[in-house]
Amino acid sequence: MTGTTDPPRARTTPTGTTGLRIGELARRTGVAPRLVRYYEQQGLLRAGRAPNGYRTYTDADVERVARVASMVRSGIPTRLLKVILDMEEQAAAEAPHCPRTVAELLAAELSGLEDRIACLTRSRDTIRAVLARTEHAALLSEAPAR
Amino acid sequence: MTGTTDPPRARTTPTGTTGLRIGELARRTGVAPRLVRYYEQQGLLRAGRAPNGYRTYTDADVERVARVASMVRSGIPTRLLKVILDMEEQAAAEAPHCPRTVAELLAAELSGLEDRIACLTRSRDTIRAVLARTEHAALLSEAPAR
DNA sequence: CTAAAGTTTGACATTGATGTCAATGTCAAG
DNA sequence: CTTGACATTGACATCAATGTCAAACTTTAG
Repeated sequence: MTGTTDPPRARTTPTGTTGLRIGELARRTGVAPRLVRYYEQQGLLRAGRAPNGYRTYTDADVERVARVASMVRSGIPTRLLKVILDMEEQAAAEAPHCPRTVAELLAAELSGLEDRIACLTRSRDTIRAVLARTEHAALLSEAPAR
Repeated sequence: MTGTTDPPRARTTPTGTTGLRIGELARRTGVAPRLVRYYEQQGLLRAGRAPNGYRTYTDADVERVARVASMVRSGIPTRLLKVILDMEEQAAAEAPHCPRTVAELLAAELSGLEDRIACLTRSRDTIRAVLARTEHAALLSEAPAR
């Protein structure tokens, strides 16, 4: 394993856009390439394509991927996730066009979200408390006390 | 569907304990009986047994079941979940005995929890904002503005 | 006693999220 | 050109969470 060939270099386009490829994206987000493709297949992401067929990503995509991964891990079903992300884009644009059915679906999920947040928060506090009480308080270095 | 037979009645024991059976529990928590058994099998729950073999639950179990279900839906892996619940009990008792390895595992999960909470919160806000902006603001009746 | 509803255990199917493998193409270094 | 790292697509495997079904027992209504 003597690293002879340098890891792939992000190719800086003349416009200054840093076109990442999937490997770089994976490294930056901690999300396996396999999953990135999966999320794209599920309609949660879109990726540009280099002339050779490679997927290309922007810095903005890095954030999006991280967010998608985090939400998936939080148990948000991919369908809902897609709707949410689409909404954020539309909201950023301007036209809050939102059919009744979708609105109801969202309203229903809203309380579910509240529950999850509450549960996670409680669990977080539990973990913090336990770590703080044991001799492993040092491990609390990260995650500021809020 | 002419309901002739009454739904099972919780049998009040001489001690005043309300011994629920799995069906009642399911109705109160919204968690399918199948899942309650599953969670028990996974070591996330314990249930008393009536002389006839039926599982019996206390009011405290109702809360616990609801919490377990919510956390599972939030993407907490069952192994971690078990650890957390056990910790809460021990913490309630007194002896915060916590081997190093477990502590590290928890510390690692802690930041993950922070992330999830942040993501969910953001999503919640997004949904609220969208609902509020559309004509479906009425659906916001539940979920207080915090 | 009988029927209906509830419960038990256990087996099997499914769905979603991921891991893994395979065959092939691209690209940069030597 | 050859090699090695990375990418692509697609098939297959795995794991957790749930749904579904079946056979047998319990309880309660009539």
